[in-house]
Amino acid sequence: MTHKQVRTRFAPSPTGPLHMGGVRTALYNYLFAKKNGGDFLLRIEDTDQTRYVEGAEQYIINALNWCGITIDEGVSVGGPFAPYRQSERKELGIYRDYAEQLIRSGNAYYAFDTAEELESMRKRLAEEGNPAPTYNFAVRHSMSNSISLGSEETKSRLNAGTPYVVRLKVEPGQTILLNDMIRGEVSFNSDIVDDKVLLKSDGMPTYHLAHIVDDVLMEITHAIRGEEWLPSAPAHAMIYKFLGWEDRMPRYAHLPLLLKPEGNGKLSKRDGDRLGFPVFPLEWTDPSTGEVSSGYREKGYYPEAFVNMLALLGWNPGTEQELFSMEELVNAFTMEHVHKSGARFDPEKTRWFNEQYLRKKPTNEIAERISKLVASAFELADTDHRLNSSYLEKAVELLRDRVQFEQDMPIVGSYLFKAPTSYEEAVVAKKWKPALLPFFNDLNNRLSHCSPFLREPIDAIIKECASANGIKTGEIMQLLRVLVSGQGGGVDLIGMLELLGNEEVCRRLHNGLKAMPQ
RNA sequence: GGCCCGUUCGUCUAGGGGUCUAGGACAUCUCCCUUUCACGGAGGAAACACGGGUUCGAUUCCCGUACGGGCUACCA
Repeated sequence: MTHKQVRTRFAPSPTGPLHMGGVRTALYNYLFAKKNGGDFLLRIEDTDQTRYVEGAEQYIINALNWCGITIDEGVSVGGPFAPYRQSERKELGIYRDYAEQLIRSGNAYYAFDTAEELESMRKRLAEEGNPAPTYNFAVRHSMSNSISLGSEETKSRLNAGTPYVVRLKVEPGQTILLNDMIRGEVSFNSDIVDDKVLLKSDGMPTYHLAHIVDDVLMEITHAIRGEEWLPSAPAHAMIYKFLGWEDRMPRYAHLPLLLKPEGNGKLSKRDGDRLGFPVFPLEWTDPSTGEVSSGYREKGYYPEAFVNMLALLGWNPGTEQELFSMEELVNAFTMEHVHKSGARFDPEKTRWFNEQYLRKKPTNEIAERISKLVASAFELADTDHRLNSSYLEKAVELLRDRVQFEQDMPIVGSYLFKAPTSYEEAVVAKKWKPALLPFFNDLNNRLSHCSPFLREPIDAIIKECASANGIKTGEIMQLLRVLVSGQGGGVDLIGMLELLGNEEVCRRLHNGLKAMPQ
């Protein structure tokens, strides 16, 4: 018995930037495919021309790229089943062929109803107390379609060029069973399935027809999508059956949704930055309004951290491991461990993930990346010694456990690159006494002669100087810090002095002492 | 409203008839380390929605209720 090669697809609609829920769907598709030695495809479902957004498709590709989700086949890379863009496939007449096949077999029909007629039908039904006014078996006979009109009238309308749609003909009274990979068996009564539009009046297929045709033609084996599709799944099962494709139907998996951190509802694109965190992987500028939505990348998140966080939102490895590389995710991923219920997104934990990855990053890489940031933030010349890799690397070592993002380093450790211009008042008020001036002058003098200017000798000098002046180190350590850095807290004090070097330390000490109240 | 799906600490989750005195992580609190702030370490508080079954025994299985979510378009 030969197993079919596993093939999954991510099939977004280019109606704007991909939000993190979409990224997670792509990720799970990717992980599942890779775990099973299969392929991951990208198909663009651009069948709604009215919602097409310029740049959205490229954004999707860029986002997947940034996340390290590699596309084996599809838009941007091509493949044997091209084209992978539904608008282009429509030009080939692919969908119309199948819609017509369904009409011939009596499982679909032409409908000529106008938008106004549909609206008044729903209104009428609602007034009659119908809990779910839909176009279905109960109303199709009173609407304008090939069933109510008969073949003659239908033909003449078609010939006259009357706009029409093709609708699925759903027979009532049937039970449709679905075997979902995550939810197990789910059952529906066909009475509640409406006569869905399959082909729109502009000739484009709807999602319902298009995804099925393409999944079969592209030999997709597993359709992993969001839970919002579950209610239309019975209609999809019927289409497979009517097209004679029951044995080619992929297995479906309906993923739980990502919920807002607080309040109600699923996380949506509209949430944007309103909630204080990005919902998009990459920054996005709306082409029509110019409105900018922030992205995880621009906020300084590592893609590994973002992906790791997303993977664990709705899935777990069954072990207590939390940090996963993409490769480890692939190995550990199973659909059995995907949760059924929605997962509330937690921005705080996302930051924690980033922190974990920051800890593991090689120092020289970080130093290289923050170099430009430092240069511009402190207006340093290219030749400035503080931009030397050895200086930057030491700064990174001092700062790395204190920040969650690389770009916070120059902010949190500004005093490593710039002499203070003010001195934390609370500390000065509490600890400074003019009587300490002789001690600090002595210390400054001793430090100026300290060579090599390294941790041990610096430490020794401070202690010697304190005892020579009859002062306890506890009285002066924090003052020393404030005098040199301006702040009452910060990186390891001796490490900071060592990095700054004795010239700089002595200069800062000198200026600091002048600024102290007499 | 109707249909479908779901419900373990505040959050993400482990566990799925007895091993549960319900485990981990984030957040939170306390202490230690650190003459600072973090990091780190130790510890604490914190959950099986409720009601009925089934069973010798239910957090685990079934039913109902409540609550949450999704869908209810010529959008995906």
